[in-house]
Amino acid sequence: MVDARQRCLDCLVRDTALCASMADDELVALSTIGRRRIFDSGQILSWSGDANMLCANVVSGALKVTASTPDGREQIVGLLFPGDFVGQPFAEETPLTIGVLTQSDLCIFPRDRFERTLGEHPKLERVLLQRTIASLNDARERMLTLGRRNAQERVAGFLLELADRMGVRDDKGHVHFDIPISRGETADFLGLTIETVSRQLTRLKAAGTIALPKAGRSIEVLDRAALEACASPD
Amino acid sequence: MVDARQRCLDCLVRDTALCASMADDELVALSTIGRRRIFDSGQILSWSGDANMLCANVVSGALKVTASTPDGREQIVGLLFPGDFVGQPFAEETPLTIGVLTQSDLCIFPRDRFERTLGEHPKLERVLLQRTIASLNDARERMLTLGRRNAQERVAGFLLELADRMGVRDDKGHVHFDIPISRGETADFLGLTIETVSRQLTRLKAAGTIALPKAGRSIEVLDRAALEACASPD
DNA sequence: CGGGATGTTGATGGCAGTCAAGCTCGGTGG
DNA sequence: CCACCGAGCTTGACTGCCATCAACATCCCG
Repeated sequence: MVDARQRCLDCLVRDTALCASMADDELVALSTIGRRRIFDSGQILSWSGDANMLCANVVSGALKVTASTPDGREQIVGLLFPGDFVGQPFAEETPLTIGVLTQSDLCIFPRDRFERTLGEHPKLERVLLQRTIASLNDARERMLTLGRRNAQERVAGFLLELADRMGVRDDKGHVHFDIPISRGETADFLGLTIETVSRQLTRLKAAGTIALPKAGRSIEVLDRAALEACASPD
Repeated sequence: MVDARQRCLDCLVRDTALCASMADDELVALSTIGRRRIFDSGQILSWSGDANMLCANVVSGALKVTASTPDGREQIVGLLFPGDFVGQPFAEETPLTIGVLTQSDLCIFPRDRFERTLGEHPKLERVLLQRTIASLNDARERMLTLGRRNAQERVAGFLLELADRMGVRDDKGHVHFDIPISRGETADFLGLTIETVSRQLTRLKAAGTIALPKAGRSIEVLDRAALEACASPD
């Protein structure tokens, strides 16, 4: 038990996951029900419609939450990174499919026990509520993109988000980053096709707005102002 | 004070709004901070970016939550009906615009006092969390529509939702209802244009799937199976 | 090196947006 | 009572964006 608690204190996401809402001595409540487990890229954590058994914190890696039509069209409705919460408390079925994008380390809680812990720790429930509200705002912002923005705006906006979230500045002041998902996944995220995403990227490259150093996923932002103009032409 | 509590007990949405989570004798907490107010069609409750002062329950009427681009394109990201909760606890700014579709009666709480009440009534906070999760699921389902479905599927799916939510069956077994929003609002909801929505409706009418009794907003579903086939062609 | 996965580029077509005209209906006032 | 008006809706003609289909390039691992 002491070991479990210590493992939590040393956890990579101790201060960014839901656990951040709990004092060191409260952590026992979560640490005793949490189990760490590694999932490989490509695995499906749970299918839409499955019995809903698990909740979890992402410790490392990346996951996607997808909705899809019966005939196989797919829309990525959320991406999950370290510190994010996975799962649906209070639902008997998982409404969405959760897939693993890159090998991920999850801290898993059985749903029923997680719900009980939620009831016993108001601060935990409060933080979950705030995160859920944030996810809702995020989803609604993306509804605007999916319903009303054209391909250029979608791709440019996507690059700006990534630049802000995970970009690093080089010695010339240019921001560099890697797109963390494949072209196909990017297309599913933006509601476009692979080809359209690709064309928009080469278009931005041709305009001198970005560079694609290693071809593929790495991006260098050469002219942020131009990129912003593409993302929301006033 | 007693009057306020009695007013709550008599409230139209006593059993459907957040208040349903509270016992009669707890209601005082909300009834003392709630103020009823009527808003007229077309009014804007709060603009995106405004200081976020209010939370409320919808007692009657209908509201829309919209996101929009700087150049004026608009996407309706949520519709609110009696019993629904309006507003964003814990945010200093309202991220979205809330507009009044038809004259509405709201039970308004100052945000700070509502948040305090939330902390003092775990059951209330629990229900708000569950509703927020439901809204998130709803938003994600609509992201699939906006990103991946064509005009026919969007319109047919929209009609099916309305039929289930507010349709009444006539003596011939056909479901009737009125579309509660204008063509323009329907278009903003579905991520289409007015013309496209109109064309899809006449198309469904020509196919004998629906009838448009009074021209305009009233709908009669003649062939539900056909409508379902349009909504998700397998 | 070879082969499969991933990404790019090109040619073409269709769906939905745009622009414009006409229709319907309720309301208003002469 | 009817003519008029305007908002909301429909219909038509046309355009353009993005999806589709197909070929090719590139990367990555054995």
